[in-house]
Amino acid sequence: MAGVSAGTVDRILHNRGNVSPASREAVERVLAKTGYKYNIHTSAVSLKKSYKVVIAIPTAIKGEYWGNIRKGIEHALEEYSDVTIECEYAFYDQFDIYSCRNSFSSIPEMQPNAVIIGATFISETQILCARLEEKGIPYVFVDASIEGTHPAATYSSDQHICGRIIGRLLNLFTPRDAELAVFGSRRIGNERASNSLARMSGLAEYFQELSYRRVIKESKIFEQHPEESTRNILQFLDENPAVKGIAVLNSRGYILADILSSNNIKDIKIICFDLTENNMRCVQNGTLSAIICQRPELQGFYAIKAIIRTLLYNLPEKGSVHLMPADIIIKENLPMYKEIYAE
Amino acid sequence: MAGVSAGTVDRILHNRGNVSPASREAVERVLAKTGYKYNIHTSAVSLKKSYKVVIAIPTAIKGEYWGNIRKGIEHALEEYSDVTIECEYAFYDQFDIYSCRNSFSSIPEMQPNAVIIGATFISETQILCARLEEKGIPYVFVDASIEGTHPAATYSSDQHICGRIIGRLLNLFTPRDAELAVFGSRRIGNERASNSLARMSGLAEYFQELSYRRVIKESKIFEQHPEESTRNILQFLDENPAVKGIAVLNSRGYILADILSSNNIKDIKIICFDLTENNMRCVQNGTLSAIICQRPELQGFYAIKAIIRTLLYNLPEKGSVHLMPADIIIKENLPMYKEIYAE
DNA sequence: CTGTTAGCGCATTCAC
DNA sequence: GTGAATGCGCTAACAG
Repeated sequence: MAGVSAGTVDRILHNRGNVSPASREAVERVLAKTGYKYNIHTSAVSLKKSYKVVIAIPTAIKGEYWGNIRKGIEHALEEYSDVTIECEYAFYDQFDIYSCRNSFSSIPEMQPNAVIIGATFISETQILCARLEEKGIPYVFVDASIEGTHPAATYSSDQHICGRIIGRLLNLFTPRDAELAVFGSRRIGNERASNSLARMSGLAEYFQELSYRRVIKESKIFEQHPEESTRNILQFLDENPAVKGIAVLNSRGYILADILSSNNIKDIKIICFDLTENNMRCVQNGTLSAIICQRPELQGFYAIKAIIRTLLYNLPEKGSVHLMPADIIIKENLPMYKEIYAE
Repeated sequence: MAGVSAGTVDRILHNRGNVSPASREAVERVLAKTGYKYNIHTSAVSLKKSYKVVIAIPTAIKGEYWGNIRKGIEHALEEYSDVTIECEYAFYDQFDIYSCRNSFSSIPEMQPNAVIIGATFISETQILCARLEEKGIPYVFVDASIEGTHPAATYSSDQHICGRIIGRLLNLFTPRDAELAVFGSRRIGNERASNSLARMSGLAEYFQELSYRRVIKESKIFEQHPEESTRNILQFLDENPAVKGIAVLNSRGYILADILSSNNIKDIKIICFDLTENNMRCVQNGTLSAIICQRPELQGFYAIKAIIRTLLYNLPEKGSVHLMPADIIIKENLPMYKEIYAE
């Protein structure tokens, strides 16, 4: 130690004032020279403070997208178990804006030290964020970011590029003269599915840049009415026999895959999103050609890590957006990802 | 605390005897009931012992496969910097068994607390492992495991399955009637390239299982003599104009890609291994269709983690083999992986 | 503004 | 066989 004593150094590290410029400079010089590295764990031990983190995300169903985000969160809590974090989940129905409004409105009253937000509805999220900022509560986004907010960090994927990926794969997987189709999900009410939109724009962009034309049809899956939906889909395929590749812009590829296989329709390549249990089954049995996965576990894991950093270091994160890689999963590498994600 | 005192508990946790069965049982009961969780970091702080780890791998060139393993190792050392680990690299030329023998022979004398081994030559590795076991020095494999050894853990990829992946992609990327080619590397001397062999067998297996036949030609890249090699390759392509897809079973796909693009040959899809800088460049400019990547960084990272576990917990790892996922990288998702791996 | 003190979970040493 | 004492890096609270 060159100059002053422990307490002072601590004050400087956490810049909580009451330090003379002289000592500050002296200490900072030594810090830089010795390459001082802060130790989160012993710090946590000493603090022995417990933090409350509210996780505001769509209902986390095991084996589905948000369930995997949750898995990552839980994994991180275990890895950093010296930091005492008490998690409280505030789930909402991602298809119901009222459920979201309801859930979000109660969050500031829960007195959290930090919040993880899985945003679906823009304005609801903006309102929540404004309230959190008022109270000085830091928050982190997973899955998507929302404009007009100031998160400590964001962990998401570039949906536009994911759309391009699906475009390229579909193009590679099918002969040039085959037609293609894009399926979204029909939803109740004036739902905006921003992820699907971004994916669609990426896909469209990819095909526009090709030197040749591809015929691309559009249709929808209507989950709420399976029988009707199945009839529509079969009719669609009947009317478009040249369609040999289908992009499903959400995690519902397995629905299409199951319909095709139970109607003995082969030779149509289907690609969709998210490593859910149903999709894994279909990749395994060959009815789904590929899945694009955006590492939900890693997003959850990193979100907790970022929160620990903001809560322990006083310095706030720079609010940067961290993009997850989009993994391409086919039958052969599926078991490897399964294992990793199960860990 | 139910019954005894701190010192005794410690003796039990690290089972170093001098404990009465009575106290042992009492403590163990409490441990189980309270779900006691050992804290590596505070333990490390208290120990304040420094460990020496020797890393015995092929020369780690920045931006290439072993360079990325090294990056993962360094990343882990930073993440776990409360454990004082002093690393010493013992590089060898993976194409030269004498260099390996030479390097390996000096390792036991370096008095390491643990060793990370990137194995290429079977018998040399077996000899080294036997010596380490004699001295009770734990070791961890990255990239590949070697039979007849007893590593604390192994982090590698399933090369056979990687071969199948390349098979499927090539099959998907090219029309059925197109011919395919497989390229290995010609090497000096009686080199065995076990990775290439396993990949080849996986690829062959994949095509055998298809319901239709694919014509698959074989050839080699001869790195040591680029001009001759280029001539051979061009001649090969000239003689086999129906070849529309090429699998390169190692990281040298860029060599082929560069030859093709500088000779204005298009419409041939090339797939190879490893996210090296040259390969990334070719994927970016479209001359390489896909890369299979086996997360060398993660292997290095996990290897250090495993070593920390073995050195701090007294209980040895179970020697299990941890398989890395095989990432499929194309132009669109390349930047995402680049960023992740740069971190 | 600054130094001192006590204590977090853990491990070793040394009496008893 | 066991407990008490000491110290690791860190922080908060308090005394000056």
